[in-house]
Amino acid sequence: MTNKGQILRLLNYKNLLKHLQTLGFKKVFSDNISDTLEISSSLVRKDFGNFGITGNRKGGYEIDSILGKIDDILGKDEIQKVVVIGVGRIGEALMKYQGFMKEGIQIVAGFDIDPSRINTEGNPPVLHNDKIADFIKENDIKICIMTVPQMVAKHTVDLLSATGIGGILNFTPIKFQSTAELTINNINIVHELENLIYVVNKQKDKE
Amino acid sequence: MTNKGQILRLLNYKNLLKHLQTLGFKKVFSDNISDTLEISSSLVRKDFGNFGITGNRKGGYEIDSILGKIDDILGKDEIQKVVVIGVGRIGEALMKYQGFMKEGIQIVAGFDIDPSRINTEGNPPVLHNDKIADFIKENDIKICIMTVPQMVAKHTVDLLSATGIGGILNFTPIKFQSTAELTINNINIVHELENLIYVVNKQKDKE
DNA sequence: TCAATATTGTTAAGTTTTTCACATAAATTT
DNA sequence: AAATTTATGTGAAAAACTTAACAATATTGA
Repeated sequence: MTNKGQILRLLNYKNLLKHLQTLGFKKVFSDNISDTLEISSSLVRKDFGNFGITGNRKGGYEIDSILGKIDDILGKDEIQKVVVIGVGRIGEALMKYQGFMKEGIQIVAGFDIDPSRINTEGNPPVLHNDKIADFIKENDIKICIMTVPQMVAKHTVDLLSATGIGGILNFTPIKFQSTAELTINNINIVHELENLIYVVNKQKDKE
Repeated sequence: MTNKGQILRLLNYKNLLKHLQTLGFKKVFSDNISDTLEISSSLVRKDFGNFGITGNRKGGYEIDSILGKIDDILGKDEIQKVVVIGVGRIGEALMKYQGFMKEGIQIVAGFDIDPSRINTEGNPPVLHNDKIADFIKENDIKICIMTVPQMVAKHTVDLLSATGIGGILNFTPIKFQSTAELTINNINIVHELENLIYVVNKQKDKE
């Protein structure tokens, strides 16, 4: 079974290999990858093995071939359409973030309850919340980013769950559990910052 | 040794306990916590033990007391001053995000190279990049959030490193390694989304 | 007061993840 | 063409993390 760590490592391999590719490299060794990403070379080989990525003994791995395999694993054959629920500052920033496109992710719409934020002619458009269910069904949306205020997070998850959506990337500070039908991954920026503060303060204490 | 997972769990305990506190609860049992957070009760007790949080056999844990201890562990006695490097859409959204304050985190300034974004009278102010080093030293800043474009990420880390800052929360897609002097935690939103897409697609395949 | 009960604290067991170590195989050199 | 070198692929070992189990003990109720 693959776990979250393995997939995130695979994405790191992909980033590194694409970089090496632009530099003109054709081949890579597990040792090169392990040096840059600071993990052991045997973990790189084990990951590759688990994902069915093979190399040549003595010859290393062919970068083009691995990148193709990784895209196969990640299912990058079709563009992934994603919607943003809650177009506050963070939601708007993510809607307009340019980094998704080159990974085959397209933000196709935002939704908000505040009429002043609605802009049906925008690119992507911002529609009213009461269009969420229809839009998700009509456009076969499987993934959304949730950036609503904490107070309405629970209600929003219930609403989304009822639409049959498959995954929510949750930026609210409320931590939600996944179910068999709906995967919810939580990103808590405040916790990430608090964790960093803790580590830095501990480091200072040791000195 | 404490690791990242333990601290993030501690923050989750804190959130839950604060919620229970507002509901009027005085005591909590490890079972209550484990049910809500979907981890085993023995892990809760083990975490508490590791952090020196003790309860009463049969009586459970006193919420007020645990919350005090957690704040001690996290060093919440003084306000943490944080700066934002790179005031694009995401940087600006984080600068104005209201959720940091109640955790004792204050964004005291933003920095950018683009003159049109500079606003020395803002609250918090946005200053020019060439003031970063002086500001960090004069105000004893230990932590920053980095939301610059990918192209200047490496250069920015070098610049920050030279100021003697202790921690960077890095939102650029470049993954940086920590050193003994500088802790860098990486949040890659695109990877988080790609991982979610992978999981949801796999789930669908199984059906 | 004493027995019954419920929950912590902690050790042992179990599980997952990572690393080690080396046999195997391709490439290079002699 | 044989020997040597250098990576992969992988099974075993180690480390890290989580859960189970239960003894110790505080509380409740008879």
